[in-house]
Amino acid sequence: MPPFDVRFVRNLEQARPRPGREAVPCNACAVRHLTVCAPLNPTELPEFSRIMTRAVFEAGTRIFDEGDPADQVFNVTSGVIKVYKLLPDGRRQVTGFLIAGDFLGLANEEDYAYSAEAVTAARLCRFPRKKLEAMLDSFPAVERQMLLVASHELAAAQEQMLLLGRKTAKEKIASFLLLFSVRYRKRGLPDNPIHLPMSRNDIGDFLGLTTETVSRTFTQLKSSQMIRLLPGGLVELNDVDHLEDIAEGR
Amino acid sequence: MPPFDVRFVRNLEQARPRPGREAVPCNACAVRHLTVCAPLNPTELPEFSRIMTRAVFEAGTRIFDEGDPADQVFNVTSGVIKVYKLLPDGRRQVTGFLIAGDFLGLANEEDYAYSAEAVTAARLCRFPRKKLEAMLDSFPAVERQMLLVASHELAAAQEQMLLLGRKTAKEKIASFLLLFSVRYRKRGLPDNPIHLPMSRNDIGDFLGLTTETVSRTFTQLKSSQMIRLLPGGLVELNDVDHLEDIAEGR
DNA sequence: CGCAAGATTGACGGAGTTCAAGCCGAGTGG
DNA sequence: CCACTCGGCTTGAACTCCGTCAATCTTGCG
Repeated sequence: MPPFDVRFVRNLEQARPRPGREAVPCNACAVRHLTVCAPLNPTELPEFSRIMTRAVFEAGTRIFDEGDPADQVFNVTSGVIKVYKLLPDGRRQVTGFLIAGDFLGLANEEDYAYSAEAVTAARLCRFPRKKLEAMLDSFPAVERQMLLVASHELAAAQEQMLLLGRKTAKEKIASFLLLFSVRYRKRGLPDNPIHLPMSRNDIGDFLGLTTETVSRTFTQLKSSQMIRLLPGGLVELNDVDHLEDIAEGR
Repeated sequence: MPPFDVRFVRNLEQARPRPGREAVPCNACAVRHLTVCAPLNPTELPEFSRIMTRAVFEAGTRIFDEGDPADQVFNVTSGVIKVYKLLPDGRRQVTGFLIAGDFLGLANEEDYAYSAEAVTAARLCRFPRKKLEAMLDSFPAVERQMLLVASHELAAAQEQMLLLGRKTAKEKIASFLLLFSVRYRKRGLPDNPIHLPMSRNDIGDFLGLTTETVSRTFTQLKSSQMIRLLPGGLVELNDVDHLEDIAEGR
């Protein structure tokens, strides 16, 4: 088995260096402190990363589908991934957008309960689930970290339920913009203007709205000078305080 | 400090036997296999349960509020608890109803990110968070179990996002009825007719609907012979297959 | 340049909310 | 034992926000 999945490699150069042959790539990982690998020290990293391979997915490619056997878990190291669930008639709920540092593939059942697809070209560290689980016995700190990560995700999920169940379209969009600004800032990425590479349709499926409503609401926020839409999927937040008031329904 | 919280004890008899003095109550716990205590063997149970106290909450009493220091975690052993978040103007999202076997209080921050209130009289096992965390080093299997529980909650949260963002009122109510039927069955409780002790308002706040819409939709399902509303908050499901079709939008 | 996919805008309709009025049932006190 | 009351539930009528359908505009790309 090759050290990374060539089926999806857009640019092979991006995927070097090869783990287990050259230097451990984790040493240079800019987001390690955010991931489940955070508690590993320099001596532990090589052993831990031996079971890891790296994969690159082109924009628009599926990483896995709901119902697939859940035998891989991932760390996102660059790019944007969307995670979603479908109803039989095609209605879709995007349950999250993952960016560098996020964990993908947490599952307790045999199969994934959701699908994952690359929104932009993305790089991921991939772990065979069985091997990772076996390794957790030797690295209890990683297990602790996974629990922490899961708790964070759970808190985010509850916040999203509040948004989906009780916020208006305008409040949803304002919350969405601030969510991304904060997440980017935590990772040292530009937090204003923010880069939103996903489509209006994806945003709608995340917020429980239609494409049209997302578009109209962006226009509305633009008209009231709250934001500016720049080319390349960039959105400038002109009045963060006011956006926060809107997001909280104040 | 007394072995259980007398402030909320409705009937002191219910709270016996006292942990650490008399027999370990966990031995008789009917839902232990569902809780974080599941992996503990009979010799470990007494040590583990030494840090535990039991509390009884009357219907309608607050267990903790969003923003309170999160220094306790709980296992629900009987009754129904609702967990919710509020917007400044009072809009509410119930993020979950907890029943026997459910875990309450998972938090990574200093403070709870949500409030919890007893819907019916409820009994809980309470653990000081710091002591529990300290104990996890000696009981790695419990930590593993907590991760499992958190994963389950996360999967449920994603399912709920799909419901909130993309389902119609009728689909939401059908999903809600089936959710409770399945959860009751897993615990060996009657799964049809099901007992729904929470108010229409609580159900609405869980499903992202108003009281009126919940009521109207119940009436509608009743008219089409899908359910029967019995006294005492009981709901009889007359055609589970059809309800499942409705719940999935088929 | 020309095309296709996505984004925006408009007009209209409908599912669900809001506001308001009755209804029911459990607890209470005369 | 029964009228009274109060909170929650149900029903009705009007409204509104957002979805639907459709046309146009923009943008990235071969």
